[in-house]
Amino acid sequence: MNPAARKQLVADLINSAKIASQEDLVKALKKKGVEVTQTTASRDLLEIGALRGKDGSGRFRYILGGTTTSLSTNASRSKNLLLSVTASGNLVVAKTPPGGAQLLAGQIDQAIASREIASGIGSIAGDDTVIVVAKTATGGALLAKELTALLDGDPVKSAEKKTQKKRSR
Amino acid sequence: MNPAARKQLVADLINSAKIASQEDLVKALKKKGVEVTQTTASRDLLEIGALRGKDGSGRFRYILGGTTTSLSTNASRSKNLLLSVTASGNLVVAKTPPGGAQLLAGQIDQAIASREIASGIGSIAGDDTVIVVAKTATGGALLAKELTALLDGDPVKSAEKKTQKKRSR
DNA sequence: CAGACAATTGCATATTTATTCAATTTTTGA
DNA sequence: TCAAAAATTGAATAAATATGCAATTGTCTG
Repeated sequence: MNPAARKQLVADLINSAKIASQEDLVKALKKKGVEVTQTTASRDLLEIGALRGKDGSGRFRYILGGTTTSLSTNASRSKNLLLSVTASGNLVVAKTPPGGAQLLAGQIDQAIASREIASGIGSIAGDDTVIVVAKTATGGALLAKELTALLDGDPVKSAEKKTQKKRSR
Repeated sequence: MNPAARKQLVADLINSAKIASQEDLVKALKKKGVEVTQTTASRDLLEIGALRGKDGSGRFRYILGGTTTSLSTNASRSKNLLLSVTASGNLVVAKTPPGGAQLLAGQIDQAIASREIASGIGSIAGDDTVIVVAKTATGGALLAKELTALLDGDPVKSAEKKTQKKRSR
């Protein structure tokens, strides 16, 4: 059985059966004819976004969050603070390594204040994502160019045709 | 500090700060002047119904399945990590239970990176609100559909209407 | 007040989960 | 097709979390 199908099965098992531990999951999978170790069970659970906690009866349960995504793992990551820049309409989405967004947003805001970046009006940061707002309704693309030119030599990625890097932890 | 107040503080810390482990929590509590061991941290987390999993950035996070008052079935609540999806222009606003936005945003970012969601370019999270940016200036509605398609049959209201207010904490 | 009982907590440790490493298989690109 | 790169996996182990137990403190009752 291939990994994607197995993960789907893991998701189904979590939703239907009472899976309290990874050993439970290994056994449940075995009943379905799928033999893996706890190692793989752990990875599958993390990769489908499973959560663990106690239910109302005080027993441990795995549950699924809102989405079930298949994902790939590790890839080399830029050491740069600015991983990618993508424009859409009046917005630019800039990605950073985890935890880098606040720092990047500060730099962007400073550049806006000093008019080094002329087509932006402000930014807001999450954890690894910064959204920058352009002056005009269609100013995202220009703003993306300004940002890229200022912050690094990395190529701007257009929203229509981007090559996004996978993230690792 | 009495146990009930401490648990409330734990819940607040989980929602506001980045608590990846119980040791993190112990340190965060210490900064607030509350000294406990990992043992108590573990018990507090279980008793307020906290869930642990990886967010899209691959980092561990504790989140609350719902309000912190009692121990009910966390499972049913966490299925509803994505409460609603609404589009406007090139944006989608997704709502989650309090404290769930970071986790959902991570999962959305994973789905974008893996091309499972094709029309989005990034997301940013507050506490119970995620804003997702679409590729095109009018792509919000399509993106909303893609996002809801990832839900397992949950009823979702996607109303592209006139004005909407944005809010995050 | 004394004693019984419940609640709370930490230590030590059991249990469970995640990660490192190496081996192997699969995929990719020339 | 072949070599190189990436993905997948398990064994061993590290890391993190949960729990049994005893100590302590607080509460109640007579």
